[in-house]
Amino acid sequence: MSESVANSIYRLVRQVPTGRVTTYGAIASALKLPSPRQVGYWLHRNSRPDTIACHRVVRADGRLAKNFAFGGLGGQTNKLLAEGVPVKAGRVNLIDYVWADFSLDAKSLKRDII
DNA sequence: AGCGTGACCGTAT
DNA sequence: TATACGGCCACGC
Repeated sequence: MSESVANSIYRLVRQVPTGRVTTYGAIASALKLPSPRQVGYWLHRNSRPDTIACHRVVRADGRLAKNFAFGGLGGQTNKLLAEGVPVKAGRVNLIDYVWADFSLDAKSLKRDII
């Protein structure tokens, strides 16, 4: 089912280090998904924001999710600020804070399995 | 099967 | 920097 797609997405999101962010597009391309929209869809339906740091995923230009499902735009902003990621005018500086060094090998898959 | 919707993206103005 | 527009594709109705 497409649940496996969701788990793949969550697995990658859990690799993003504290204090860094990644983008919907980076996740989509890492998983070879046809469209980044799918990433947003599954993060929105994520029922475990406590174990999956979905707030570390931002748009390609650094802007945050307009309709962040857990506390709205402000909720995502606060979570990032708490981790030391500056947020100005609803966006982060990708040049300094983006991270996309995902590992897809079997070893990390086993470690990060949900 | 068609259609509207969306935690998107790139380009143009 | 900010809208606008078109393309994108999975989902739900």
